[in-house]
Amino acid sequence: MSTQEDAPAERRRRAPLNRERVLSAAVALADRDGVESLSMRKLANDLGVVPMALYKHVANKEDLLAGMVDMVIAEYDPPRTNSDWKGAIRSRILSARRALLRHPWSRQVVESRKQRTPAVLSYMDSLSGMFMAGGFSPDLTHHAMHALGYRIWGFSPEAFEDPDAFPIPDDPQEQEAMLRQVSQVYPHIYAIAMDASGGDITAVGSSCDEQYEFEFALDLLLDAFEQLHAAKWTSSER
Amino acid sequence: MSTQEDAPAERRRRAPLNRERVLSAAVALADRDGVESLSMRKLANDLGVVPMALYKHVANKEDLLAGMVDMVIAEYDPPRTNSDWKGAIRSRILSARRALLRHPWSRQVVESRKQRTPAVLSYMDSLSGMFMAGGFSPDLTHHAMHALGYRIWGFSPEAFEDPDAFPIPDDPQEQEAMLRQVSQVYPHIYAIAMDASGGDITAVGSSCDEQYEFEFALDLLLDAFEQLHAAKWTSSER
DNA sequence: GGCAATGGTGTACTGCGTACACCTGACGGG
DNA sequence: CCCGTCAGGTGTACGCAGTACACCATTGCC
Repeated sequence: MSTQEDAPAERRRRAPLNRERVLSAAVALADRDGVESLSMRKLANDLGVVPMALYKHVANKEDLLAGMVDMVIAEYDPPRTNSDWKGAIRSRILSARRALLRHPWSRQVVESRKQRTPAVLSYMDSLSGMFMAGGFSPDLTHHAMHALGYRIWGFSPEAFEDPDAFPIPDDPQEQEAMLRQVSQVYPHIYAIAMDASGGDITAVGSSCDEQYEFEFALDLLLDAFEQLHAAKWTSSER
Repeated sequence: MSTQEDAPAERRRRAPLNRERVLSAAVALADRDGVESLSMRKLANDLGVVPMALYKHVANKEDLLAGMVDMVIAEYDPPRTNSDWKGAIRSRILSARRALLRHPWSRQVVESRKQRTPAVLSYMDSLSGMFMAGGFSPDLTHHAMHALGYRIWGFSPEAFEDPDAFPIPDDPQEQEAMLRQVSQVYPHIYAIAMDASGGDITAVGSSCDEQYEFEFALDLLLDAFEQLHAAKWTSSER
């Protein structure tokens, strides 16, 4: 967002595109409209350019998406070095989460990516290094990284997040009928929802504090790793 | 795969389609060719029918995919009732994993689904019920379910799974050069890979035992839940 | 001043999901 | 037996994707 304020009038000879400007525009577009409406054509349009021009700077859409993920990774805070492994890893991952929340689309892009870019590998290497700096064996580090999974990218790996899974009708009578039905068909989910919302029916939909859930699971895992490390765990079979 | 062996000759008056046959054909197609090449047109073609005919049986492609997930869920073993909560949950989830491995595409479909179908809710309800039958509070059950995340569907939530992340050249000289480079740029990943493969360079690519990783993380979580339960944990903030 | 490289253009192709109007053949009531 | 209904299959068409390929314009170097 620097040198493109000349937009409508006399925009001949605008600064030439480059990979970075393409990626930034893509990130901006996805931030604004969501990744599902990011197309090469729309992106080109945003840049005042014809679609095929983009292909001089990115190999294809896959490459574009990979580059966008790299831009998000570039926003992560650098690792803290002045603390124990657990605090350092925890705060690095929470920083990844903050970046992810600034770019909500990145979750689904990370999920769909297959190729590891250097930036991705770098981050994974750095995180592994933080475990090892805490005295973890390569073996335990390896399994810890796998166990964290998507969580190293700052999101909880959960399916079916539609907030309208249980649409709450306005009419109180329908509401009650719906609840009675749910309580019969999905009694345990009902119990959880009631418990989580403190019985306030209208709050059921939004009763999950995602940040709390994330930190809960993260800390659970880090604590478990700590115990295994203290117990000098090694993977049994070999 | 029952009543469609009449294919080329005189196929007038084939048995009419129904939702189930459409879904089965879709599952078969995805098993065969992968979900990325599942299109309404190809599916219709497999069924000897024109694309628009499918829309008499599924609302749209989203609905088709949701139905396919339901078919996979239908393959899960029923819950074991004759064991402790941990064993029962463990074996139910491993059964989900077996179904998932039979239908490798379902992983990415589950990841992309937003709407919870009744079958999905049912499974989640049943799993929650197994925790509660083990004496878990709704509160702890809730957080345990979130912490498990995608793992309840039988897969490890990990990004960037491309097996060719580090293509191993055939030429031993290039191989060594590549390894030296990796060891410098990603020293910790290098250490892990070496450790996991026991130093056998050519085995580095395939050195992750996914099933072991899955069970490792699953057991880690279940054990952690058990400890929290024993300690009468409740979510602090409320 | 000519020439190669760099980067933007225009046109076109294939494949997708699906809207909409239409046809067809089976069935049930008069 | 005829006729209306209707479930289910058809045909055509639209808009939107990603991107191959041939082309042109600008620039900087010899």
